[in-house]
Amino acid sequence: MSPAVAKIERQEKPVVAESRPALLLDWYDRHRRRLPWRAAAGERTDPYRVWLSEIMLQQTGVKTVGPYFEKFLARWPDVTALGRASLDDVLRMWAGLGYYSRARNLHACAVTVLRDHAGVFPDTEEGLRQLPGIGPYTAKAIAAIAFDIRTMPVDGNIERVVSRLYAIEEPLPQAKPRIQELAATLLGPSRAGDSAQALMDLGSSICTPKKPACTLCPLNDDCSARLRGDQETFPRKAPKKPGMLRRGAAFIITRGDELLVRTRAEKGLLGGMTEVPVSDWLARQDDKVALEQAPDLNGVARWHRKAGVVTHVFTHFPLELVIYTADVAARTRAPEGMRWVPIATLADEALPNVMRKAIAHGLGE
DNA sequence: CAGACGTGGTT
DNA sequence: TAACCAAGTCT
Repeated sequence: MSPAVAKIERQEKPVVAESRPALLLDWYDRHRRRLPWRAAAGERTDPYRVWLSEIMLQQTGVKTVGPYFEKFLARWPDVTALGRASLDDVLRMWAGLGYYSRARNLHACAVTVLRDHAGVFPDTEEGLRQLPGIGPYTAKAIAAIAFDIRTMPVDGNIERVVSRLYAIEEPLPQAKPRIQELAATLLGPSRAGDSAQALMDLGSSICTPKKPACTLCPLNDDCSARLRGDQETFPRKAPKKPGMLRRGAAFIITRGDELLVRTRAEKGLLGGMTEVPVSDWLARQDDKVALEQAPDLNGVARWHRKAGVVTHVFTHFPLELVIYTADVAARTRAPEGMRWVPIATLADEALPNVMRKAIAHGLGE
């Protein structure tokens, strides 16, 4: 054994810790996932694609995002095209993906980049952070991935990897600043974007929430939680309390082959999206009270209550919807603020999934 | 800061 | 199967 090797072996701990960035990049070069928004090795990254994918991936799985990303890119190949689109078109394309404020902010961001930045994304973290829908994580992610700026975005995956690597006992979200600092130590002198994506890939495929595959991990020699054997217990975080069940009614009103719909308020739950008329959604809602909130069709409507209920789970509360149906005469006027749409074209409407469920139940046998 | 904000995949 | 979780942001 050469003296140099012997020296390295005596200093194993510090040498390993310092070589983490290189170990990570080596692993990434061998195991990186091929994703629609990810440039092939050596290929130039497109800030528009990076931005679009990062917005879609906020709290949303890679598998779910894939088809939406492809649809958006085919219809709006660059930020100029998207900035010239109508908000309604964007919402219709986004329908089903959830967290609809992202779609409104996506459109607002494209308009801003077009109008205030000549159609070119800012190439600094600070500049990106000013744009709608871009928070601290996304600003760092775009800066690192699209512009190779030496910064480390910290998402849920990286929080998990780092909290295990250092066995961080402090619970989230208090531990965020410390995790951010420690995550930044995993950056090498170059390839910031690859370092970030390497950690995310590692978190999603190896350092998983349950039963992490530690034997395959390039950082396993040096992981505090693994040495203790309680990897799965990190990151520490308080369990969140479930929301209270709310009940309401949805009104499926047909006029021949058309359906009565309206647009929800711009802000708040399902903001700006299309819906069928609904009652308030309240805890301890009474069916009869809900029926009193049916739209006024000049008393011509005979209501039929469908058997069963439609259930849906939002992030912060579960919902039970009773479905009332009615079929009204041809030429019946839509009440103020509502409109008739052909049932055949419902697929193209900006209908959130809860509304699609309600409609399917109401129109079904 | 903690709660609002969708939906589907996974264990 | 009932949680838990996902490349978070906004207020």
